[in-house]
Formats: sequence, C-alpha cells, structure tokens
Amino acid sequence: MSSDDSLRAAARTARAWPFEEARKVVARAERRAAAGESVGEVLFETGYGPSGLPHIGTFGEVARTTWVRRAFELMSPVRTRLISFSDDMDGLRKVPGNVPNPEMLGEYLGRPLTAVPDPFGTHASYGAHNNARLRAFLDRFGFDYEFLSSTDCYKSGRFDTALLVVLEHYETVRDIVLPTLGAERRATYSPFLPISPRSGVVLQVPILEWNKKAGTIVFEDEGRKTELPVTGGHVKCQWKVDWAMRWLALGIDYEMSGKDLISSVELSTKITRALGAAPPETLNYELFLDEHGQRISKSKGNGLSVDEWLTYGPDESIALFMFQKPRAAKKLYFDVIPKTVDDYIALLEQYRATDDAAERLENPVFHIHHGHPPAETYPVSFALLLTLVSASNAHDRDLLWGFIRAYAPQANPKDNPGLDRLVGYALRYYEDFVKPTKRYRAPTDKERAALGELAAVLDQFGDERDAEKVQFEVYEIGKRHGFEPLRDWFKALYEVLFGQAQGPRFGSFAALFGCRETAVLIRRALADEFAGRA
RNA sequence: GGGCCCGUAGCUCAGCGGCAGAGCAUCUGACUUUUAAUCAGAGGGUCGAUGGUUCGAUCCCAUCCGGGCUCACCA
Repeated sequence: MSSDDSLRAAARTARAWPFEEARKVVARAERRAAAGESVGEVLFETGYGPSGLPHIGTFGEVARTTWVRRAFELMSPVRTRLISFSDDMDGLRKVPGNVPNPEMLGEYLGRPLTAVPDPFGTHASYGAHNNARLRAFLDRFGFDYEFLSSTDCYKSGRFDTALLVVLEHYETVRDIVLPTLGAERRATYSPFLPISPRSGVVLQVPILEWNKKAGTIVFEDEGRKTELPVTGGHVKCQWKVDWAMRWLALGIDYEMSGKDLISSVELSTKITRALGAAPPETLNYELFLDEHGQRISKSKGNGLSVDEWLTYGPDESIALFMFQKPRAAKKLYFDVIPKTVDDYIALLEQYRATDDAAERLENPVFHIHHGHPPAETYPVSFALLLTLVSASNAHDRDLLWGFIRAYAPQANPKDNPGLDRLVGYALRYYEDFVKPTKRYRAPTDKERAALGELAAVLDQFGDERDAEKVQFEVYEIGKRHGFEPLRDWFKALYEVLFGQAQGPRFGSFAALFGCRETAVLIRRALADEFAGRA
C-alpha cells in the first residue's frame, strides 16, 4: 500500500474535526450521485460582509473551511473549490466610525455598497475597496479561493435562474420567513428587495404584485407604482433568502458560520428545501471572547486582532488557535499567544515522533501545513525566549542567540529558521512590554567609583569570552568597594545599567555582549545618559 | 423565552470508556561566591450534583444546579 493509500484509508476513520466535517460532505456528494447527478466538483463557501474590514473571524472561517476542504480531498477524488463570497450588494446601513469622508458616506445610506463611492478614493466603490482589502488579507495567508462578488453575480445574470425559482415559490418562501419576524417588520416584509430606480436605495417595502410569468414584482417607490424584473440585478433578495438562493444558484455543498447565525442557517435551510434544492452541510462555530469572557467586537476594541497576534506570534500559532475546538468559546487575548506557540512546537515534535498515518491525521500540524509539516526543530520554547529576553536584557538578535546557545549549543539561525523567527517576536515583545517598564536610576558616589573601576577592568579584558573570569572580577570589585551584602552591588548594576531590579548573571552578559561594549555601556550610564529615562 | 458552550489542581486549560494530566503559581534541592534564568523533585483534585448504561464512567445518556454567550431589529 502506498503512503497515499494508507493516508486515504486512515482519513476515512480519522476523528479530527475536519474529517468529521468532510465525511458529511462525502455523504452529500454520494447522495447527489445517487440522485443521478454527475458530481464533477464540490463547493465550499465562506461569506464576507463588506460593510466592515476582514478580521480575525474572517481568518478563522476561511482557515477552518480550508481544513475541511483538504480533509475531503484526502477521502474523495472529486475536485473542490472554495468560494469567498462578498455580500457587496447589501445596503449601507450606517456610516462606519473609522473611515474618511463620513459626511459623504452619509449621503449614500441605503445604497448597495458597490454603489457607494470609495471614501478612501482608491477603488470604484466602497464595496470594491473592502473587497480588495479582503483579497489582500486572504492572499497574505496564501489561501486558495475564488472571489465572488454578489453585485457581479446579480448583474451578470448568474443568479437569474435561481431568482426566478424564488419568484416561483414566492408564497412558500414568504410564509417560511414571516413567522420569524416581529410585527413591525412583518408588515413590510418581502423576500425581494427592489433597488429604487430613482434613489438607488435598496428598498424594504411591501410587494404589491408578483408576476411569475413576467418575472417581475410591483411595489411603490416615491409614490409611484413601479415594476421591476427580479433578474439582472434590479432586485436583491432579503438576506436569509439571499443565502438560500445563493446556495441554490452556485450549488454550495458546505458552509460554516458563527453561532450568532444559527437561526439564519436553519431558516435558509428550510427555504432552500422549499426551492427544491438540497441545502449544504453546515457547521456552527463558537464566537471568540476576550479575557473577561465578553464577546469580541471591533467597536469595543477588545480581544486581539490578527495584526496584533502576528506581531507577537507566527502564522502557525494563530492557525493552531483556530484549529483547536471550533465549537468551544475560546478566550482570545494576549496571554494565549505564547501558550499556543509552544503547543504548536510540542505538536510538531509529536508529529515527527510517529510514522503512523492514523496518528498523524489527528495532529493539528498535519492540517495547519496541509499534510506537510516542516522538518525543523525548536530546541528552546517560546516561553523561555520571552523570559530570557526580559531577564537577560538581550535586546538584539545576536545577543539573544548567544543566550540561546547557552541552553542549546547546537542551535543556530540557519538550521532553526523557525526559532529565529521566534527570536524576532521575542524581541518585539521586549520592545513593547519590557522596555516600557524600565526605570533607570543614577548611581550613588560609591557606585560610581565601583562602576568606573569595572569599566576599566572590562576594557582590559577586551575580547575575553570566558563568563566565569569576568564574573570573578565583577565580584572582586564589589568586595573591594565594600558592598555589604554583595547583592546590593549586583542590584545597582541592574538598576543603573538595565533599568530593572533583576538581570542576567553579569559575567555571562558581559562575555556575550562584549567586554568593551559593556564598558561603553557603563561609561554612558556614568555620564548620566540613562538616569531618569523610562 | 428559543438555541449553543462551559463547570477537571490556587489560576488557565488539556484529556472524553481502562490506575486523574500540563503550563503557571507554591514549596524543597542543585548549578559551591548576588539575583533572575535553567535543571531536579514535592505538595495540591469526591473531575459541579444526582440517577442510568457498562465488568469498568471525568468521559456515553437523562435530569438538576451553577457560569457565560447568542438569537429574538438588521445583515
């Protein structure tokens, strides 16, 4: 049996959630085939609302859907595609707080996002602008997807057939949705939202007539009875119907969504069945919470953004976070980054420790790297790097690597590129979290004398790299100047030179940092270059 | 009110049929001249409660109790 065959065999019984999901899709494809359809491909969809920018949830949804897609490909020879669908014909409901030209946007309320000028002035419309941001975001991670614009689909006629099917089932669809609405909305509800030929606004108005033969609807617009074809982009579907219509038109086999959309999924599923189609397989994932258990929302600015995560941890770590337990509410805040990075490292090692295909398929790193986890090793953990960087005052790559070699002599940036990247993240952590807490103080006269002598001795050492030799002299100078207890001498070194009450073993630091360089550092402190500085 | 998730060591969580685990925190020791780091070790749990299934339940099922989120306007 080839390794491919054994992978396929193992995939059929694998328990990792992407396989559980993929089996649902396999079963759906089999049902389609049994019904006489020729199943040439299977379609995965992720949705995007372009009234906002892509965020960590967008990343999670596309990443997770991709894992299901890859799992499916291990079980089935059927081709797959991932559609990233932008609901850009949706009306602009309110002016977002974080864009230029808000007063201009205010004049376009209610218009389709693709009919609103781009407040940034870089694209044909606000919708197009945000679509571009979405694509750049997805491309940044190398996702394989096919972008689809709702506006394009409507206007090009791609949705026409499905729109006529909705019209054909107008009453049924309406009656499915009506009971779920409040009294007020019920009065004006229509599965179709016409776009006013006069104002360009997506209208939420009662539909007076629907003509199945003509393929049109009639409604009142600015006091005049108006008739429009449901096809060709003149009319948009109300969103839950829109979702169902889209599933039908595109033939979507799988789509996941957040748990806030559970009732929408149920409704869209019913509508799809009413339209005579089989709804896709779905999964509800949990929303993310901040460290206090509150839902993350961009307006509140709580939790972590993708950019924030990627400032302190690599792509693999955020991917791992998304992989783990999609159905459990997870707290997403700074402290989870180091833990997730180290979990990733541990899983990578576990992966390499086994040849067993079945075992490997259960490992998140298999999915994160689409079946090809890297071969590299991480001789020290990220947690250790973070502690090291703050305890050792290692503020550049070479110095930090020097300390790393004290723990893992064989480690180096060339053979451990992943670790070298972690070094970069650790240094950024130092800059952002350690450095701001530093409080340098001026040395006392007694300390000045001792420091001056230490600088002179270090100059004599020159290129000395023996940490113990240096440490011995540091100790001798402390004794000679009558520090009692001696720890006060070391404490003074840290407070004056590093702005911290604690630090690395001083001899080790000087040996790595360079004795001459350390002497320079001391002289700068003696010249009061640091004191008082934060 | 409907739905969903979670109650496991002081904290954050993993485990999800076969002798209760990790990280952090705590304590002890080592690195024979500071501290931090590092290393070795220790303590610490009726696995929310009650029933059921099973030779066996933290795990599966039912009920209950707690905590939280979400939908009930729009997408």
